[in-house]
Amino acid sequence: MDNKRNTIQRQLVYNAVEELNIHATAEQVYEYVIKSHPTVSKATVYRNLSQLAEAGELLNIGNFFGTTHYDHNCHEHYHFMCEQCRRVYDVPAIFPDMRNEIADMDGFEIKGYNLNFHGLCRDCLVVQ
Amino acid sequence: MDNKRNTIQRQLVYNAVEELNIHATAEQVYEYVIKSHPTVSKATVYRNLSQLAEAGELLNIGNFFGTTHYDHNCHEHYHFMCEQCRRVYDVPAIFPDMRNEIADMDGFEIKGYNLNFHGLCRDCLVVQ
DNA sequence: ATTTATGCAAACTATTTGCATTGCC
DNA sequence: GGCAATGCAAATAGTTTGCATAAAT
Repeated sequence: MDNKRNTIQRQLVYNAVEELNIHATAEQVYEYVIKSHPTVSKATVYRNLSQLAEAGELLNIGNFFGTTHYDHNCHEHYHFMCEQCRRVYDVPAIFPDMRNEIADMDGFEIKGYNLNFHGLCRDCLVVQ
Repeated sequence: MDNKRNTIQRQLVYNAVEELNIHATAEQVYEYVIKSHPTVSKATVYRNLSQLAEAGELLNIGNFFGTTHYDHNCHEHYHFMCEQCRRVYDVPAIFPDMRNEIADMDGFEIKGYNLNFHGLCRDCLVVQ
C-alpha cells in the first residue's frame, strides 16, 4: 500500500510548509529547513513537495510567475497573487463546486481546479 | 501613446497564436513562425508574446506544468489542462464575474483571475 | 535622425535526474 | 537485507538579458 518511507526530511518539508504558512515555494521551504538541518538538499525538498502533493498531504496551488507554490490547507479555497510583491493571499469566498457547473465536457475526468485572482494587494497600493 | 513598432515579427507572433488556435506556448509559436520566416529568433517570440499580452492583444492564460500559454481569445473564459497529453481545452461554462463574489478583500485591486480545471481529457481516457 | 526591435549568445531561474550511498521498515 | 530516499552534481526546460546591428517612424 504505502510504500513511502517516513523520513526526517519528509517531515521537515511538510512542517516547513505548515509553519511558514505563506503558500511557500520550494526555495522558501529549503531555506527554512536548512536553518535547523543544514545538510538537507534542495533536490530532496523538490522530491518531497511533489510526493506530498501527489499523496494529498499538501496542495500544489499552481505556478505563479514561474514558481510553484504549496499550501498545507488542502480544502478547496482560492488565492490572490499580488503582481508587485508576489505574495499569495487566501481568498475567503465560497463558490459552489465549479465542476458541476461545466457543460459540454462529457468524457472528461475533471480532477480539480484552481481559481487564482491577481492584482495589487493592500500593502502595495498604499505604498504607490 | 503607442511607442510600439509594428514589426513583421510582431505580426507573425500574433498570427501564429491565432492560427495555431491551441493555447500555444512560446515554443509552439516559434516552431510555427520559423516555418515561413526561419531567421526569427526565440527571444523575439518571447518578447512579443509578453508585449502583446501586456497590451491586451493576447491573453496570458497562465503557466501549466512550467510553461506559459497564450490565447487569442481575450474575453473571459476558462481552461482545462489534460494532465496526460497536456493539451489545453476551452471550458464553455459561464460564471458570474467572480470578482464581485469576494468579500474581505478591501483595499485590494483585483485585476483579473484565472480558472483552470485539470484532469484527463476524453482522448486520454479512451486510450487507457 | 532617432530610437525601438531584432538576432545571437550567454545568463539565469526553477526543476529534474543519474548515481553511489544511506537508512527506514 | 532489501529497496526507497538522500545528497550531490550535472543536466534540462523555460525564459530573460546584454549588446551590436537593423529597421520602423
